[in-house]
Amino acid sequence: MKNKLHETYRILLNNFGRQHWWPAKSKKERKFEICVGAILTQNTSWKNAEKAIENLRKANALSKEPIKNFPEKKIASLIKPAGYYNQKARKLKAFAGFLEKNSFEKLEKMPISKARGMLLKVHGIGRETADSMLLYALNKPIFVVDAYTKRIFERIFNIKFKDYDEWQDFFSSSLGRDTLLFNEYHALIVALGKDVCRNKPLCGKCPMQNRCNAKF
DNA sequence: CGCCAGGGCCTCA
DNA sequence: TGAGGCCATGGC
Repeated sequence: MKNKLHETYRILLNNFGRQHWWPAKSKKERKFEICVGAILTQNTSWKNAEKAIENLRKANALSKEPIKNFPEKKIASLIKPAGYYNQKARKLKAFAGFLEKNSFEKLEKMPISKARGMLLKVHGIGRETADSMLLYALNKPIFVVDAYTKRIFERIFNIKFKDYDEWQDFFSSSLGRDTLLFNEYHALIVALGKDVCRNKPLCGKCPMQNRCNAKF
């Protein structure tokens, strides 16, 4: 399976090109933005999350202190384009509060599993969001599993796992611990999932159509 | 117009 | 532990 996963990556990269999501190195302010983005894009298109981020930026609210100090209603109104804005306002506040006692520097020095466990205790941070933060903000080699990942690999290889952690083990046991690879692979999976391997798939334009086990 | 986005929480068996 | 309801705007 190791070779197949690497081959799939190579095909997706050739077909879609580099996605330049979040860069490997970034400053503290940038890390915060990445984490905010990870929360705002929950079950939401990145375009809508981006609008919410720009609203926060224009209001000088895209950093820890204002997120912590502004009224929750105010945050909610700024992030309206991202949807679920009341819930997400609360989540952003919870994350800003978490950072009061836990700096990015501290998190980066911890073992991954410990940092992950701490993030998972924060309201609004589930496994995918925690892993996105670990991978894209803290540059930890952890594979992000989302709805696209499950759908795509269920179809291509006709495999299925019960829960999130089993999906993650499937990838990391085959691919090792390569932060840059995981960064780009997940972005490519999203590109394939949203434009081609949709709920109603467009198999005719899929770069994996020769190797895919799904029949439609 | 209906479908669905780069999920997670809560409740209830 | 798993299924199901809920949250909500905007692009297509």
